[in-house]
Amino acid sequence: MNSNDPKTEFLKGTLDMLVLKVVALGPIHGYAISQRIQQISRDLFQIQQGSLYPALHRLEDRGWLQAEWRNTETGREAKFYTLTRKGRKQLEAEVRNWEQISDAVALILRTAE
Amino acid sequence: MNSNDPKTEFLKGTLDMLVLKVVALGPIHGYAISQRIQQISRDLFQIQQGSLYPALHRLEDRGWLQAEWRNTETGREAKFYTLTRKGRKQLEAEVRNWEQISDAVALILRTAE
DNA sequence: TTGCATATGTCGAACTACTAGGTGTAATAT
DNA sequence: ATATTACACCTAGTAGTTCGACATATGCAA
Repeated sequence: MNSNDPKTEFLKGTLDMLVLKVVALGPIHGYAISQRIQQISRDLFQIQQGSLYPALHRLEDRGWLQAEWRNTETGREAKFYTLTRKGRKQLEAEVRNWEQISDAVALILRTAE
Repeated sequence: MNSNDPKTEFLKGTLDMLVLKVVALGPIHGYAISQRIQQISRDLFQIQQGSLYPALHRLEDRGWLQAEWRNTETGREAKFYTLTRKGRKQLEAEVRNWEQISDAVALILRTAE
């Protein structure tokens, strides 16, 4: 997320959910996570490395992700992340939350008077 | 927004937009803004005073809100805020942003594989 | 051999929201 | 009469997140 880009001002707090969601699609390494998020979001979200890696360590510390060094298809070493059971529950909770929140925001934005 | 409440984890960055939106409905003082947000959001958002007043000063410093001391209906002194022209533009920009962001988040959350 | 894409990481700065405290007035309950 | 609650404003310090900038190292293509 590029701070020069006003489009990312709202992302605070959603990064963890997005990362958990992408990891939930299957084991994946950090660098690929940011590419995947960028791709799916049609270039709207560009996760900076200074945000990504701290986030991954945070999620691992909380027991939501599990890391393992493996080789990529191109023969490089990379840290592959998988979702733990706790991580899956956390993701579900965050998604429910997001939906409530975005509904409530929509309510306020639609208020006319 | 109560930090103990996981429901508010996503709110970072949206407070300013919500405040601008509520002020856009008509001149209103700070205390009433938080009540209004709580009411419209059906108690989901509860803005703490330690978040509200710094936010109002921030928005005023940026020229998006204008403050004026007036009396409330009950005869008390209160600081009424109105949206400036800059503030209206800012609100429009933030709403467009929010919509893009929430669409992109929805895209990612709906990704199955 | 120079540079780019891949891949991981840290550090310090900036910003935001919260808790916890504070002031003072008016209305209501005891 | 007095205590408490609701109204209405405010700040200081703290914790957490994200960012830009930087650092490292490998593989591949021009």
